[in-house]
Amino acid sequence: MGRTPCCEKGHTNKGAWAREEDERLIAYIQAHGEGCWRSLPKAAGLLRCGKSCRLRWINYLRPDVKRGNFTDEEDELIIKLHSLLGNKWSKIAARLPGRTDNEIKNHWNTNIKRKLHSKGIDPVTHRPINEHVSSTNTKLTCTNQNKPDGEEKSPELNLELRISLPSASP
DNA sequence: AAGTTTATCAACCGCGATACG
DNA sequence: CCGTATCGCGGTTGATAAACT
Repeated sequence: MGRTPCCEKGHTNKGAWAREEDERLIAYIQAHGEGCWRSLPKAAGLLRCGKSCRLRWINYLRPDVKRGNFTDEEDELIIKLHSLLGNKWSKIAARLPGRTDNEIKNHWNTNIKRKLHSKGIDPVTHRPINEHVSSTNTKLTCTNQNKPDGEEKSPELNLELRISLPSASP
């Protein structure tokens, strides 16, 4: 028997957060800091499971979360990083200050995917949808997508990865 | 003006990795 | 060392707003 259960079944709210719940969560974290999501809801007087509190805080309530439209630069960076990392949203989010993985994921699925499609690019492989289009292009992107750890990319992308992934061996 | 479709955002669910007893 | 709780992530769904017919 390791630990106590994550959330008491039957006592938790679900669905959209009420303003009062938000305020309680913010107040609690401001007073005690993040961490120990399991015990947080009880301590903060919330009828939510810790998982839900964590998500709400990270995606919405955190003071440094930037809301609003993505800039073209951000779009491009997301596309680049996605071509290197795949659906590693948390890694991508780490390179975009103020953006959350959930937000980026949503943005990708709603906007960027379509944008790439309209350019004739497969958003999964980052290769032209029409396979006969250009064999030279496919060569490059092809190597990229098979090696998510960032070897043999264009120098520009390599640079970005080096900067972004210093924690590879802590 | 009403009904229908599409787009967007917030939240949940399940799983794998990790930490703890 | 093993079993289980917890955390964090990624995929998916649901609710609502906006656009269209």
